[in-house]
Amino acid sequence: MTEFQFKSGVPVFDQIKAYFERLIINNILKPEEKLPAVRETAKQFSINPTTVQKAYQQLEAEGFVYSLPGKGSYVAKRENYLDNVRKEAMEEFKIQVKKAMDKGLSRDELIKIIEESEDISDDKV
Amino acid sequence: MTEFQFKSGVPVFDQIKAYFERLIINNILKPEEKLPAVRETAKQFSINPTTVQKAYQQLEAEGFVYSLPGKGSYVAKRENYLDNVRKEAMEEFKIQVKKAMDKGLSRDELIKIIEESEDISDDKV
DNA sequence: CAACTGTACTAAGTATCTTAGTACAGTTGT
DNA sequence: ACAACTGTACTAAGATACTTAGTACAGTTG
Repeated sequence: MTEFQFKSGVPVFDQIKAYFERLIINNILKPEEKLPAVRETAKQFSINPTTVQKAYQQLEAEGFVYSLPGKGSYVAKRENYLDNVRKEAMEEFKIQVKKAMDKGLSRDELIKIIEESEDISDDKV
Repeated sequence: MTEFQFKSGVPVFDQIKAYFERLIINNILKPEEKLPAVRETAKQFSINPTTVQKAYQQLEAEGFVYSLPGKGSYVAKRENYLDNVRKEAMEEFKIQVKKAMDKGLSRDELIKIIEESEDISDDKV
């Protein structure tokens, strides 16, 4: 089970958001599939429903899910977010490459790290 | 002139720290060279001396500078920090590669971004 | 109708960052 | 010796963001 770290500096709602984002992007949670209810996710991770609500609302704002009051939150169509995710990930990665090179790493070293990276983990979902 | 963003979410003292780190790592501020006084840096960026003090203390804790009370803060020898910087940058980069791949980018795409990245900027120091 | 759903709102607690001000001891140059 | 600089330490207060808690309402479901 994924655990959330309260002392990491990263807000819990951001961690919740990232958790579902990863499941959705990697098609583990498929389009039209229902997310756990706000109160249920809160119970599952022993956090406050308000915090989960914040995460869900941001997921909706970014096109990953759509929420139907009274029904639930559902995974959106992949077209709704996939392009944007890729675009933002590329921009972010450019920044990270610059940071790494600012710290003295060479292009070849960075490329080597990529080539040696593990495949996307299919750990316990 | 580099500007610091108070609304970026990144603490100002971290930005100050990163600012000097970059100058030191890229040998723009050379070993034994004196850093501006705490109060001077504070004035320069219109922030509080306490904030600068925090940044300087962390720079010292990580081996980038050494401080002599009454004299000033000076850039340390490159052996004191360079290996550690490279090691930490590599660990961080691995995490970023994983993040990018989690968002659907392929190894080839990431490598292409690296190959197309600009050289280390020598902008106004 | 009961139990669920998302949503909205207020209030309080906590943590961190930032500013402000004061103070002390060591150094430097006159 | 003196003034002006240096890093350092400390307290207090304000601002902001995150989190929790509790309540409430409207729509959906069986």
